[in-house]
Amino acid sequence: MAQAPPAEKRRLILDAAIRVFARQGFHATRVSDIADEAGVAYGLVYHYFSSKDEVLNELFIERWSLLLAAIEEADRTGDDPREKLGAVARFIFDSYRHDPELMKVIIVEVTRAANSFGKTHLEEIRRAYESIAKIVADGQASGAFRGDVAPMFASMSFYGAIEQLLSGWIFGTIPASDTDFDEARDLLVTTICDGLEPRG
Amino acid sequence: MAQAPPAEKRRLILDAAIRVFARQGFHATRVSDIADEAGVAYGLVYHYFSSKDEVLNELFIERWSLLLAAIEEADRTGDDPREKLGAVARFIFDSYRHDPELMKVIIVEVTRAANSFGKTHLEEIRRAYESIAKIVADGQASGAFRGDVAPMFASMSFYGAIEQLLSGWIFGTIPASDTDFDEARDLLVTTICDGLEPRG
DNA sequence: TTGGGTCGATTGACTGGTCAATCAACGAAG
DNA sequence: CTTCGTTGATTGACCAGTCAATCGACCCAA
Repeated sequence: MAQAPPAEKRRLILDAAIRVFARQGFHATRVSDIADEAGVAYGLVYHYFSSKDEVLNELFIERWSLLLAAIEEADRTGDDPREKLGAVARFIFDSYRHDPELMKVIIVEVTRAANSFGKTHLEEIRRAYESIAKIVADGQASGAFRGDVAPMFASMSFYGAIEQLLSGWIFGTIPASDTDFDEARDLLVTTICDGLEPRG
Repeated sequence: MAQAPPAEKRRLILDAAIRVFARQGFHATRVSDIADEAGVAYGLVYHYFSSKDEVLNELFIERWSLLLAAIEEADRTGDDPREKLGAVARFIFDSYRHDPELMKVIIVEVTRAANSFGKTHLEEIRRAYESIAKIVADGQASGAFRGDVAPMFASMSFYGAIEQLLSGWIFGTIPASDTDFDEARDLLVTTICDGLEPRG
């Protein structure tokens, strides 16, 4: 077997894990499934990762840090809160479009698995909610949003709605088509933001 | 040992399972944990249920059928869609207030566990989304809601937002107090419905 | 009234299979 | 000949589900 640079094998394993986790779910996949999918010996997984959990950890952290960065970027560069929230939604929807399997794993096995895996990452997850809440709070301060909705509620409703829609596509509850896709995102952002506007 | 009517022991086991599932999560609880919590022998669990899965099944179906009934009741007796959606939200929030442990189990182990347990109940879960979507569609037909939002999107956003808020309380992401509670529900319904109103 | 027979409820030790993690050995490269 | 990536058989723990045995309520016949 060619002795590829270590980093490549590691990546190979991570990418294989994405596919297998997405297909079977974390609990139902054996470490040997990951190794087989990567075309690598069982033991090698343990050479690069200390446990099966750590593989998922790595995948989550890798992706979630991008989301956190994207939210802060949106906050920094956007003009009004509506535009900022739109950018956040766009990043999440695009993440799904770009790598649906990875997003499925993140959402199903971490973000929504608050009792098992999510527990470990509650802090990072909360950080995302809080960054979004900050966008809402600023919008309230500037008068763009009404002030009687707690920013954290608005944030979690916003994120929860997005995740629910993605879940709908992931599990076929909503039929998927590209047109639906961007349209749905715009409608979601529009609806929520309209709802957050000051009452006339 | 007093020979209580069979139904009571069965109930005892179900109630114990709620507590243990809520505390440790479904995967992490052994059948012996349920039996211990119920103060009953290991084997008795298998006398009343064919498997550990069936215990969770029973809990889910028991509760979800109430939700389905409540949504249809809200649709039948409500005047305008805003009131109907308010009634749906009230039922869900009240379910949580009345039995937080059961709701935690339903949400965490079934509704959001779309890869493991939710898979079995996808159909029942979807039925709830569709009933809510019908309320939205009727609202659009009557002119109370704007027509450019697909009812199913609105429904899933609405439900996703509610579930995310409940998850926030369940896992302490949002600090809980009774005042917050009813207020949050009203704000959620108001915000979403305002967002769904026709643009002026 | 008593003895014994039936049947469902109840018990918990045990089994079989699964799988995460270990580890001793191999081989390529320098 | 040392280092380190790589291999895969083996181990040890864990746990769902089984099953043979016991218990207690109730009935009926002597």
